[in-house]
Amino acid sequence: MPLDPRTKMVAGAAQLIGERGVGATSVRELAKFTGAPLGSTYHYFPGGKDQLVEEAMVWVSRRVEKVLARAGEGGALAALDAFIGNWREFLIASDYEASCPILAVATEDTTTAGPASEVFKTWQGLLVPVLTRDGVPLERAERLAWLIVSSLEGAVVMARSQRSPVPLEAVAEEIRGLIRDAVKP
Amino acid sequence: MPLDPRTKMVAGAAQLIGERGVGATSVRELAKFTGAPLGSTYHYFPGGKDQLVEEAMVWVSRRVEKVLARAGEGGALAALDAFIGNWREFLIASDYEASCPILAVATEDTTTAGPASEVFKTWQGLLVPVLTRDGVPLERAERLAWLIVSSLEGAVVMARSQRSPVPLEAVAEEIRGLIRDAVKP
DNA sequence: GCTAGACTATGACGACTGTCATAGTCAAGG
DNA sequence: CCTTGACTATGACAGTCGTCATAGTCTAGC
Repeated sequence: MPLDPRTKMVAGAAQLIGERGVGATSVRELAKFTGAPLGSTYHYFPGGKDQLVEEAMVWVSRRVEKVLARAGEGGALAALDAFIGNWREFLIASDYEASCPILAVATEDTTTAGPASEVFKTWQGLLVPVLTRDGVPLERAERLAWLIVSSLEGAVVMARSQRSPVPLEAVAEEIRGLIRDAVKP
Repeated sequence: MPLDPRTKMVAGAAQLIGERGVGATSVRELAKFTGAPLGSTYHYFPGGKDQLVEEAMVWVSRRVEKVLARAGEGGALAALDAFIGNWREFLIASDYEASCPILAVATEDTTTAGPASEVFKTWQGLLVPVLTRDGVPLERAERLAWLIVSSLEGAVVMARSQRSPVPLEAVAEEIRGLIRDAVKP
């Protein structure tokens, strides 16, 4: 299904931000990239670039939340694998040229850094009940959830930086083992 | 010891890049920030902004490498604690307003992204022998080293983003346990 | 067919960017 | 004293940025 021009711009913003960061993503380039006229930008997004960035983050976050919620029903390991798979596909699809747009926003000090921080907290918060439901004590679940989000966000940067799946797969395997041990006994 | 103006600019660049990213760090601001005249920038750094960014990365990397090399003699857990401590102090010193400058460079798509990737590989490569020396099989050591670098780089972003030590300490504790188990038996 | 509203096209604005040239200051060495 | 070289001060350059105003086009509903 072909996206309407508006969401095409939102998706394009997410992609470009993941590839070059928000500061290096200009609305002119984004317009050209998505085949939309520059003038349309401020028609669709009267809030300007900030609104565009924020919507791009929401767009990415919703995707991940959906993946997490769906796989979470299958238990902690399933949720973890889905989370890992999400980033693996993400990296492959961009040929290791993009990292997480949320992380890009969070790294640069923009007015949209607040929302970025909420996205991370949301992801971590979604993982906690999945872990406790599998028998992990709450306090440990909180920690493990931060570890999962942190290590995978970090691993995506490493993998992109090395232009190789190795760092991501290394992190994936180790985290998988850790969660397995935390869940089983 | 008061730093000479040149290294003051390098250190200042590292700080500003960690706080706002390289794109949002202008040489004018950097000059003002370090009390140096704008004209001096291209006297000290004829390679322009790129050279400045690269030297800032080297400066940060050298520090971490020193910490890692020194603590590495005390074994894997000591090296890990030193690595963690490095980032904890880093966050506290900036009042949770800075994240790793190397990661900032790596996420933006600049001409200096290559060196950034080497820094990460260097850190990972330094951890591997420390782990094997403590009895961890090479293949696993490679993976664990990536996990340590990835998770801590990620945790620094999380902690800064949440403006709280919680994510970093959570990751630190879990990784510590994992390394302990990998080393002992 | 005509009108209202959604969208496009174009071009401008002020502010900022990296970069550099030029002229000035100043301390060390002969 | 006077010259040389390191450093500073100032200001300009071409380009890009986000933003927006204005005018034009197109399409749905009457």
